[in-house]
This record gives sequence, C-alpha cells and structure tokens, in this order.
Amino acid sequence: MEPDLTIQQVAAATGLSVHTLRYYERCSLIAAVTRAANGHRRYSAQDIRWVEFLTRLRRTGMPIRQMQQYAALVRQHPNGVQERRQLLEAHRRAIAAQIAELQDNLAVIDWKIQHYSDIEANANGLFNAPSTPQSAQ
Amino acid sequence: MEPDLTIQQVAAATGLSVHTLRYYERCSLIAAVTRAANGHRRYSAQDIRWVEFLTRLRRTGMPIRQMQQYAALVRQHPNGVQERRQLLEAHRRAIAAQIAELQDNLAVIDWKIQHYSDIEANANGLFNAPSTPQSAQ
DNA sequence: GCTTGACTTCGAGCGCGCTCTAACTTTTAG
DNA sequence: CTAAAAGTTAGAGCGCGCTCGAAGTCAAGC
Repeated sequence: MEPDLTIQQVAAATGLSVHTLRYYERCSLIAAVTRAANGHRRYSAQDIRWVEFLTRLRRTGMPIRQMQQYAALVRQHPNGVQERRQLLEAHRRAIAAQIAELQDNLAVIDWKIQHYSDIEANANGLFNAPSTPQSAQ
Repeated sequence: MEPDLTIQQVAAATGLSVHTLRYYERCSLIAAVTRAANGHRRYSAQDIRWVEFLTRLRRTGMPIRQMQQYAALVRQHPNGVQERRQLLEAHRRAIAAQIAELQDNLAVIDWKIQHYSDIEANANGLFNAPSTPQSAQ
C-alpha cells in the first residue's frame, strides 16, 4: 500500500493546480476521492495514474466534455473496453490531424523565416548590392 | 490588377468569418483595408495573402497579442526583417515543442488503445478463457 | 489559548478568441 | 416604390477551462 497523497502533493506531482484538481472532481472527471477522517482528500496511486492519463487527453486537446464521456464509460462499464477504445481511436485520429496541420503550417512559417534570412544576407551585401530593394511583407 | 474582394468573399476564401475579419482589423492584426465609395471593405490580393499567413500563425497557437506584435513590426519596420525573423523563430520552436508533446502523449494513448485491444481479444477467448479476469481502468 | 496553515465548499470572476445583436446605410432586383 | 441583401459601427455576450475569493473547519506548534 502506497501512502495516499494530499491534494497539494498531487498538484506538485501532476502539474495541475489544487484548484484544477477539485474542479476536475466537481465535474466528474475524477470519481470522488476517498477522504481522511478530517474530510481532506487522500489520493491513491491509482487516482494519480488516472489524473496523469487525463492530462494526456487534455494536453492533446480533448475537450472536457469528451473527457467526461470517457470517465463515464470507465465508471459505467468497468469491464467493457470497446467503447473506450473507440473513443480513444477517434481522439487518436484527431491528434494525428492536429500534428499534420501543425507540420503543414510550420513548413510555411519556415519558408518565411528562410525568406527573411535571405533578405538579411542580401542586405549585408555578401555578393553585391541588390539591384532592386527588397519588399518584404 | 486583381479585382478586389468583398469581405464575404474573403471569408469564403480564408475560412474566417466576416465577424472575425472585422475583429482582426479592429485589433490591428490587419491594417485598415481600402474602402469602396460606399464605405465597404475591398480586400486586395496582398491583403488576402496577409490574412492567410495570419491564420497560419493562429492555427499554430500563436496568441493574438503576439500576432499584434508581429503585425506592428511589419508596419513599423517595413524593410527591417530581423526582429520579425526572430519572432517567427521563437514561434517555430514553440511549434516544434507542441508537436513533440503531442507525439509523446499520442504514444501513451496508443499504448492504451493497444491495451484495450488486447483485453478485447482475450475476452473473445481466442486462445483460452483468461485465468484472471481483466481489470481495465 | 491562539495563531498559522492546510484543507473544505460554493459560487463568482477571468482571459481568450471570437460571435452576435442592434441600429443604420446603401445597393440591387422586382 | 418597395423589399431584400449586404455592408457598416459600437458594444454586449458567450463558451471554454480554469482561477480565485469568501467563509468556515481542523490540527499542530508556540
């Protein structure tokens, strides 16, 4: 049995704020955490693993609503993983699309950076003064 | 000379809404667009290229504030590209980090999907009934 | 006994990036 | 002449994901 952690320790461990941890519990992303005798939350190792996976979903752009659906599936069908898998696969496709779009846009931005570099090099007169002044937007 | 476009045509061409186009102009992301005699906006081909590049920045997560800085540099130093290049290079690094993080998280999610698939395959009794029932979080 | 500090709940507030409304003008079609 | 469509402005409103404030409880240390 690992020693259960306080909310502050979980915040430190996961990078979420204590506010966010309580907020996640309030909106059912996290099932009710067990409490110490004084009413304070005590997070189990299992809870922490769950929070960590949640942040994976969150940081890949999954909206809270969808995370709520996922969390609901876990609670409602603890032994049925099919729907969960389908949800995650849909999300995987969304992430792949996101990466592709970033790369596409990055290519254009890189092109622009290169364009600026060319202008700078030229302005430094490495090979001659430019015959026509640059117009750089 | 290309025929100048109406705001609606630009919206259709760029995927932004007319509201957003006016909003971008209001907050100085787009310099004042020339107007027809009746006061309606008429976007030049140059304007459109600018809007398209803005959306590249936007869709890679650059905040409006930073886009405003970039737009200000273009206006204030039309021939000085160094600061602009530096700004874009910083953004390029941010995008690279973003992609890396997405890929990292994607790997974990993929692992989870695989885990679910394994459970499903096992539950279908392909090779034998499982000796211990699965606990899938 | 009293302060300090970590926790609790509930609800309000905030920053971002739009998005929409209202009231108005102008152009175009019938 | 009229009605519909498209544009204008200024400013309000919204959805998201937190983030914070107020008021209270509890435990430990001086």
